[in-house]
Amino acid sequence: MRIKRGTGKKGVLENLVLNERAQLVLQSIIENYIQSSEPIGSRTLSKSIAATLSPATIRNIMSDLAELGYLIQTHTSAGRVPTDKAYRFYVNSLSSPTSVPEQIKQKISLTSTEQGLQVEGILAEAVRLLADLTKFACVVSTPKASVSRLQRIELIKISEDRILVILVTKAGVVRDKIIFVKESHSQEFLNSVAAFLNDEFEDHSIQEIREQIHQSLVDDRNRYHDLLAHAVRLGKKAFELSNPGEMLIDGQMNLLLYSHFHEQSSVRPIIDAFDQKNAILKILDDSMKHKGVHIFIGIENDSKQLQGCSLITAGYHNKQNVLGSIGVVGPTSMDYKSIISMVDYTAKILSKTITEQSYD
Amino acid sequence: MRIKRGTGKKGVLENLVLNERAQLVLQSIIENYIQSSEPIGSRTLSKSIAATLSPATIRNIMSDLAELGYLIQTHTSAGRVPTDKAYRFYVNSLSSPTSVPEQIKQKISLTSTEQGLQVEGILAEAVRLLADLTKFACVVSTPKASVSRLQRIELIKISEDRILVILVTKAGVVRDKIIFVKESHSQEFLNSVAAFLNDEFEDHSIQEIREQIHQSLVDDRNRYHDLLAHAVRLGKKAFELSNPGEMLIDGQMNLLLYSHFHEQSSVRPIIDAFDQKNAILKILDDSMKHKGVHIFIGIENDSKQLQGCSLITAGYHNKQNVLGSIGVVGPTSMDYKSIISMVDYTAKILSKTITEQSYD
DNA sequence: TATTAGCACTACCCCCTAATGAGTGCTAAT
DNA sequence: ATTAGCACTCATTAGGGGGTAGTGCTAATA
Repeated sequence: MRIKRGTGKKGVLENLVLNERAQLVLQSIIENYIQSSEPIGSRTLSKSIAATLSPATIRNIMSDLAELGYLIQTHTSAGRVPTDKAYRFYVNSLSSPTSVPEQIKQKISLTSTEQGLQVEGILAEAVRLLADLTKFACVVSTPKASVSRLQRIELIKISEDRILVILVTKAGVVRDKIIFVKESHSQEFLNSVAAFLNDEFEDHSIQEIREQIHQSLVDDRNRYHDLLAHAVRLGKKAFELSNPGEMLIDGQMNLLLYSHFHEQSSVRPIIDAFDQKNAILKILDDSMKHKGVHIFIGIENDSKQLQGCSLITAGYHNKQNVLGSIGVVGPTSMDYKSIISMVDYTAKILSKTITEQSYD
Repeated sequence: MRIKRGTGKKGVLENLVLNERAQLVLQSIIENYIQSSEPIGSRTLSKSIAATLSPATIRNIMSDLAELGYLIQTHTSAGRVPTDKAYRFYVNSLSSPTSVPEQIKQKISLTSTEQGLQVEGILAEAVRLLADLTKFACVVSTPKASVSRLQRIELIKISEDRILVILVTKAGVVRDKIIFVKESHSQEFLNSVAAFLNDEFEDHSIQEIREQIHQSLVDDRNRYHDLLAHAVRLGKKAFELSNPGEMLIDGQMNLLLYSHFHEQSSVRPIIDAFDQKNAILKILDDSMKHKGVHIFIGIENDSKQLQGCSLITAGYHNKQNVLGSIGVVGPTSMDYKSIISMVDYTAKILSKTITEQSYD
């Protein structure tokens, strides 16, 4: 036990403060491992980085770090591999300027605005960009309808019992779905209903609208006003939760290429992760709640399937609201330093682009 | 040269008709190879299938088939592997009932209709279904706007210089895009323009509309009618080619799993294929032009990148038009018999679902 | 004449072994 | 407190032999 000088042999494990040298060694191991994906031995480390220390000393330090749970050995006479705990330490210790190299910054740009693309198009471009940059699989959650404010609603009759509802939000999202009705309405009537709903609810958040319509249903004053009653009834259906939240994925192909370089085992967890789209979506959702970049390393994930990989996410927003988040799903041994800065920067550019694109 | 009896030694290679026995052997080799992905030798073949023939005889036949370009050897003392030409022969010789097993038929069903999903949702479900069935990567092209007929157009003002155009086609596709205008229009004015366009063009194909608008622009009678002139000018922008044709992809993850079983080399061509989305899209596009299942085997593909894999595609349609096609991208050694039938059947179900969903 | 048996030959694959090398822990010397 | 040295472990690699599945050719056979 060499971690804390002047400490008795007992109770050291509880003291999680690493001395400076131990931190340096741990950091070196992690960075080496991230690059090589191979267990790091004391000899290599002594040569490559901390040349001031002899292999034996490093061995001692490594032994301590292993005992503290920062390192493990795949087998007796192999080098050490960082644990999730080590990555967490590493990430936390990163001084957070996380600047993106200028040459990469220039690659990060979204051209969609010029083409009059909708939000989904911008998101698709952003997630593709991030995938190209990071060479991992990337995800982005589409804006939640409920927080976004109504720009316009259209009702289009497509058959006697079906109406196409088109919802446009201020965030620039166009959603459409079909609702089924028992009685047939003329297109003119639907136009009036839509006009009424637009007058009444423009600029309200979808969530608000739902609540107000719910109240109106309880309130029986409307019962005698035909248009109003229908508007409320159709509106209820129209504003009902349409999609349970979706996400776009890109760069899965990167995993294939990645698996050619590294042994397949390290890709497997990521494949499994994508079988659990809901779990990923949940993480994206949760990470919207707080600002900045969020990092979920292996074991830290609630979902069992995600415990073999790490996620780096960051929210994107328009002028008013956080709309969703964009992120990377990769192996726990990813290059956190650069990936974090890329996710951060991409999210910022995405926010900027979407803000410009927003309808207000 | 034992292919054609009674033929002189010269000129046999030009005679591409295989005798019955050679056909049988070739077929057996192909089917074996599709299953095992390993070179097939005369001995194995003699045991497994054509038990009436001795290995030596089979060797002679194989030698002929190799000379005719149906088989190749990876190295001197290895078994034979079918060439693309062999697969083409095999596919052509398949008697075409291609019935899908009843138990698989039951899996092939699309539930989207009940949920009031739009066409894109149905397509997404179909391509996912096909990917699950075939265990390969699958693609589907979205309906081309131009062939489809207009159900309704909406113009929504979102800022002084931007208008959101929403196009609904009879096929059930909702497309939206933003157009930029120099002069500001009020929403009321846009409504009138939209109403005019709807009156004028409902039920016309987008292509037709484009042409008529183009004529109107040349025709100068409109010049003095303000609404008309604006309608034509806005309409021109609104109906302009919006998206260059898109496609949905699913099942890329299957390739990862696939690469765990087979050696990686056979997956590589498929990865490369997906770098060439345009080439795939072109094939999907071309294959819309004729009915039925289309098969593109390796070398037959124009695009170099696609020459390492095979595509099986089939068009889907609504009551009036072929809208797009759905297909599988896989290794040239795929199980054509079952994949073809699955693609065929899925396309039919997809057509049925979309027809029911169409707005007329 | 077509088919088959037999034979010599080839090349991959699998298994075993030995050597190598990178790693460890421990102990004693600095 | 650090380091040099040593014995030990274990994965990886290279080499060699035997087995196997394949080929082509030729001669015998039906």
